[in-house]
Amino acid sequence: MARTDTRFRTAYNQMLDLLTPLPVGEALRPETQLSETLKVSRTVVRAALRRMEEAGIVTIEGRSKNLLRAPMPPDRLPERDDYITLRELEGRFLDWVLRFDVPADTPLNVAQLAKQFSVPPHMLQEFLASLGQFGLVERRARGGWRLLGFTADYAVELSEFRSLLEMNAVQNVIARPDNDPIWGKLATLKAQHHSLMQRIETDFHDFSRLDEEFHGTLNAVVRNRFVSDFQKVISLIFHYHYQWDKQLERNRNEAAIGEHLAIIAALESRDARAATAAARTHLLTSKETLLGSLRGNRLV
Amino acid sequence: MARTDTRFRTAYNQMLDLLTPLPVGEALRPETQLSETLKVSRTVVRAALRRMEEAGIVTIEGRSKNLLRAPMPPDRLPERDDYITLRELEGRFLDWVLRFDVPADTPLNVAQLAKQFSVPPHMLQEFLASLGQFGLVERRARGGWRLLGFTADYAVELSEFRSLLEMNAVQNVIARPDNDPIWGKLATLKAQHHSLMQRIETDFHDFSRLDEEFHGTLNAVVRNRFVSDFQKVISLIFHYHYQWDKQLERNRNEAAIGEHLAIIAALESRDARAATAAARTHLLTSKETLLGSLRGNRLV
DNA sequence: CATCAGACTTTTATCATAAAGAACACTAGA
DNA sequence: TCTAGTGTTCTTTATGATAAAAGTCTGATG
Repeated sequence: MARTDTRFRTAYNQMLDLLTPLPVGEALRPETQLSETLKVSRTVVRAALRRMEEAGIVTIEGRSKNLLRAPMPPDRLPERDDYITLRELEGRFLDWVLRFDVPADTPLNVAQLAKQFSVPPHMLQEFLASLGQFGLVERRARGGWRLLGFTADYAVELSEFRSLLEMNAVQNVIARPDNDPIWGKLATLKAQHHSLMQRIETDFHDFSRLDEEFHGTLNAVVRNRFVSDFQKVISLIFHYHYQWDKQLERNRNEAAIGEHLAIIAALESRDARAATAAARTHLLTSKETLLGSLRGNRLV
Repeated sequence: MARTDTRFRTAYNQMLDLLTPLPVGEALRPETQLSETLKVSRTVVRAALRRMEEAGIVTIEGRSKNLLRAPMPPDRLPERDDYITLRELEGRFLDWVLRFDVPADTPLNVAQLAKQFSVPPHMLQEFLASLGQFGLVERRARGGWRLLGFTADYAVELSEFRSLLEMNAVQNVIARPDNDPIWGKLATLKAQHHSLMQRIETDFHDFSRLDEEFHGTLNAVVRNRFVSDFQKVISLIFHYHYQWDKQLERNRNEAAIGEHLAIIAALESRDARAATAAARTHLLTSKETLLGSLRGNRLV
């Protein structure tokens, strides 16, 4: 068949909501305005209006459309469970790959995966194509896809690439003038780290978010779309790993907070050598953590 | 409808070629072996064999297949012009964007572009998805794609990212032991540069390839899939620009050769400071060239 | 004469389906 | 009996047809 009419159904029901507060007999707004508020094309608005006329909810005569009766709950069209978005798919897919430790070189079955993640197959296709650039997945010779897998090699190379980007960011921060907003942000981060350190016994889970913010802030000084694109992937993958390596999480997080504070202190004293050294230490720890969690998971 | 039978037709004709040298009455090789040599599945081989039986070229009885008569030219099935590959599409698309200077924010029409590049629409879709990661293209809110365009900003950020990767590569090379293969490769490159410098008057076009090899060799010492992936994109884009900024090409290439040689010399003397300085100079020149060619093209 | 609806064109997303691939079971011949 | 090859069946992918949605143009109307 063809396109689903999900958009039509959603628009129809939303339009019913728009009509509900109006008194019977009231004139509706023109098609163009309706299409603008509903964020759909006029074609959809027109289709919905005609359907409402059939249902006896509105009268249409030339350019005057009037409410005939108040919309009732049974007038609503059933909306099927909509497909998930690309962002959700991203999360679910990484979750699947990382959590279930899908082995490298697994052939991927587009139709089956599409069902599993409840997306149309072509959407999965598109998603896999976009993953190709991260080297997680590859096109097979005679059609289909192959998962290259999140191997130890991959983790090492990802970590090293991350180091490259982040060492550069640190050097960038050092070179910033004293009135740059970055210094204010770093001060805030420092306070947040100290605060979390105080309540580490209970709130060590909050570190994941703080970690992302810390690295995000550092990398944001490098205004470069390629850097920030990669930063996204990196935080995604590191984030997913943190989720399930729960053992030792408290101690590890406490150590990481210390390392973060060391970097901030070195940056604030404008000591390039100390800052790069501290960053290098922290990134090495991160890499070991990632590798460790990989090995740990493999045993489960 | 469904899949094209291109694969079947190609296999059929290839099989005819295999049969041509055989004497009439000769037994054919088993299906499994044929499918292996033709690089298609057994299903295709079987379909082709049956078609040949219908055409009176072979006899099939159980597991003995024999040549009934020599294949003739009219036996061949017409093969329609096959679609181009993904690599070609990549080239053609970049060519289109860069050469015709398609403005930023242009909505891309998948069906039309697919026709233009003679690929099936879904292949273009997949290609665009893969481009998305490079920030060249973006999905629109209500379906479709938008070209973000190769703007000056983009060029600057790409150049800076390139510098980041390449400065790292240079530092890596310096740290290599004396028996590392990189030194041999650099010596070869040095000789090639000197050789091209001698015949620069006539062969300055050869520089493009040498440039790619030089930067490729440098970056290859960093064994990292993310670095090499990006290297591919970078060289692709720089390469495409070089193609049409023909003015001053000879002089520019001569200067670039000099810069390359300076980098090699500094590397060979293990002088980290000089090497990074030389690399920085060269990358700045490259960036200016890229920006200049952007501006130049915009005026055409 | 600005605004809006009607009609029509273009473009995208989805699906059915033929082609290709893969697996299994069976059979002839060594 | 065992092996290599074939017959058969079931999966899976790539592609064209097509309905839905978006976009565009034109004439009508207050």
